[in-house]
Amino acid sequence: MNYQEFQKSINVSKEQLYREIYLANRDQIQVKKEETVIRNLSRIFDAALKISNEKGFQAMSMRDFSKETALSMGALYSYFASKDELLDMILRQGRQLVVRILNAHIQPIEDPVTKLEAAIRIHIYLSEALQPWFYFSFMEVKNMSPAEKENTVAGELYTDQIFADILIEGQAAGHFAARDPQQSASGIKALLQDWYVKRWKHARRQTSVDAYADFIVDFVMAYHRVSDGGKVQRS
Amino acid sequence: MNYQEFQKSINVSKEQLYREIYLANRDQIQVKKEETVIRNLSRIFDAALKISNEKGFQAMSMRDFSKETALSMGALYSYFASKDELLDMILRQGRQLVVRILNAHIQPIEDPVTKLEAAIRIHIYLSEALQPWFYFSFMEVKNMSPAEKENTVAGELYTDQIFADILIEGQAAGHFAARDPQQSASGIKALLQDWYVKRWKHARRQTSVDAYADFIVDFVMAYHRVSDGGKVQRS
DNA sequence: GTCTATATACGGATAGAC
DNA sequence: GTCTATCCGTATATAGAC
Repeated sequence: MNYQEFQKSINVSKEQLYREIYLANRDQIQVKKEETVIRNLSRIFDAALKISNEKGFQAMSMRDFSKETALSMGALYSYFASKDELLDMILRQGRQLVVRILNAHIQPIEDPVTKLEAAIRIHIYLSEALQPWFYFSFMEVKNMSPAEKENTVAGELYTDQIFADILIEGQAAGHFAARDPQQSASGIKALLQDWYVKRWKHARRQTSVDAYADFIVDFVMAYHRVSDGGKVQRS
Repeated sequence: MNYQEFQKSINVSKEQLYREIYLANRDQIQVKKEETVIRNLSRIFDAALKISNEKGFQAMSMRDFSKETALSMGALYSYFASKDELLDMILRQGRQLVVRILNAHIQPIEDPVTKLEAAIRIHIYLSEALQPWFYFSFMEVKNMSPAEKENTVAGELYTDQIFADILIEGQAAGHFAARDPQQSASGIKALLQDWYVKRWKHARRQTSVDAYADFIVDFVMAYHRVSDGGKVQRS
């Protein structure tokens, strides 16, 4: 799979996504006309991610936010009870979407080697498609409520475990060399996160998302190859 | 080298470090008694890093800060002109120290393979010794003045280049396999950064700094081994 | 549903006493 | 050198008109 194919496969219409958010937060949202809610939620989420990724969620004032969404401060507060509630909403919805897409693509695969490569690619492609959200959820940990902080940590450990489980299975079947699976998984995650955290660096080098995925797959596979014919040699 | 040895080798006394900071910022600092300056600068830097790493520099109020340093707000402002100046001071001093130690340890080494391993270890050990500063400089990019942001980016590219140069030299001498050196360097950096960015995860798994360094060295070396006898096998 | 106007609190920074 | 008291801008959030 490459990025273009991945994009097609997750082609959930934006409208569909925001309808789900509306239904999930029906109690918080005072506005009742569904069409209006969907249009405005879309503006609200996009604006919040845009401004936060430029200057941080905490540094985003409601006045900035009001300007970017083209909604008055009064109107905004009929979609969420407080700025902190908005933060929670963004995190919750993103996490849900990420888990759903990850599982849909990875779980069906049987062969551990194919599965490891797929998991790496899907994670990179997903973080490309939802880059603003991934970056946001990485950088805003400090501003989260204790409950949301826990959820974010749990999410991180959950995806670590996806990789660890694939490695364990592959080692048992003799396809991967014996390595500490948790440690490997954590290293893989570090490499994946670099794609959306250090975006400016990859853009500067004009690395495409597919080229980056190829690189990480090679890098990771080299460490898990079963036998080891070569060695680095000291002079 | 292990972490304990490294610690001894950089045993610059704290007092010596703060004396340098005082001399470098003599114009900004209104207080003239050197002993007082050193004592208070030490409090100021420690407190700023501590609070910022908990809740972010921008969320740290001068009142919080005053309490943590046990200095009044009035007193604080005789050590820096504004909160933003304080940010700049912290970044400048840390960068200077980091570059000095990195070069001192890495430049003398000749053999590329030994040098690559040393560069990895030194970087990890250094980020362990100065963990609060590394984390700060990573997370506070958004709050930096344009000039400091540029310096931070330059610092990142500078250390990338250290690794790239080692790889280029090693490839030319036939000790490393042919890989894109810039790409490799960037991947190595991602793995190194994980040590101080995801500290909670490594602490939870009780990974020691030496164990982490061993792991990264193995991981990176596997990718740069000259010949490749083994393969992962798909079932 | 959305707006404008405003209540209220808290931010950084400084003046002047000691 | 350090402190307390205070200035003044800006923050979030809401009330009430339309």
